[in-house]
Amino acid sequence: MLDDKSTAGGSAQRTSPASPGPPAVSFQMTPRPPYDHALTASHITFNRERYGADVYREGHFLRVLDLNGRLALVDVAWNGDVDAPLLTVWAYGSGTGEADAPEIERTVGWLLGVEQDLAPFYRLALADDGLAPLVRRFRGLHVPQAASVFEALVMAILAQQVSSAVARILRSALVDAYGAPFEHGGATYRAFPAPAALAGASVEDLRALKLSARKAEYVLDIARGVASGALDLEALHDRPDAEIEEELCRIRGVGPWTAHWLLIRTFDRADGFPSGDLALQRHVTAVMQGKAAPGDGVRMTGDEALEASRRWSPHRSYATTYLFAAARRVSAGEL
DNA sequence: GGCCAGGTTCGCT
DNA sequence: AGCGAACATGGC
Repeated sequence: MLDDKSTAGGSAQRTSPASPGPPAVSFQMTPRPPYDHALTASHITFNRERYGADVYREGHFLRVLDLNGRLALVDVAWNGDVDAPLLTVWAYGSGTGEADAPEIERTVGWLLGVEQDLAPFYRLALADDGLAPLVRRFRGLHVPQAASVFEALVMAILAQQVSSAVARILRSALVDAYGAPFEHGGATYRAFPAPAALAGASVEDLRALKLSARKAEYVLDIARGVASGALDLEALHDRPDAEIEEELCRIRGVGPWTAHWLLIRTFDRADGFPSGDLALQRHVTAVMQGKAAPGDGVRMTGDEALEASRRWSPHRSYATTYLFAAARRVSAGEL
């Protein structure tokens, strides 16, 4: 199993695939600049080599995709140029071929947010005393997107209320226990668990992974709903922000915090702001005071954070992402 | 050992 | 409507 304790490599880049053996498919793609692959991919993995189903190692982002039931491992590397970015994608998997290239390109592009235009946000942020240092430090960070609404919902529920350390343990345990394995180059990668795979589990099974009975019930309800077809989460992509939030909150276990996070990290919406997030409340407080890191527990209320965030509208998803990017570096002792 | 963590639901006034 | 409790676990 891959080591998930070491931190991801920073600037080391390689131009050859990270995995041995001939790929079934290989092609290149050009993100909208500025694009920093190291910042964007390591944001997905929380600055670790592995987080759940995502791997970022030595400049390569690796992920198992589900191509209509067939598993494929994709490996995405970067030319290292923020202003003229070029990504090379290799894909492995039996049954994978050139015909899959368009779908793989679309999915990889979505996961890494390569088409996002950061310019409008940067214009606003550079004129903002609180955000200006962050957009300079993290220039080229795009907002990663979840592979599916289902995956994002399950991951969010596991992170509700608990510390980031606990969330990481729960998320990794779930992927290891229910994600389909993909062997390659002597390592085991895992897809995110399919709804049907989780639907067959019991509350006791998930409690054994250290989920509370409540979290287990929420996850199983959603997995069974999606697996049976009664719950069509992916159809929400076409709806306006307010309707997405409303529909998500009807699901047991989903409240405003979860819905707002999904707008940012799953639906690629520009102006999401999870004002109920305790950590975000601390970071906004710190930024307002001109500090790089939150003080000892000082935090404004959710309503105060929401009011303060209005100056960043309509780009609050980006503001939120950059605040958390900075916060994670601070907690890692890098700033 | 106690308290809090990147919330939400449920049962009370 | 608004408020407090319960939820499971890891880290300080």
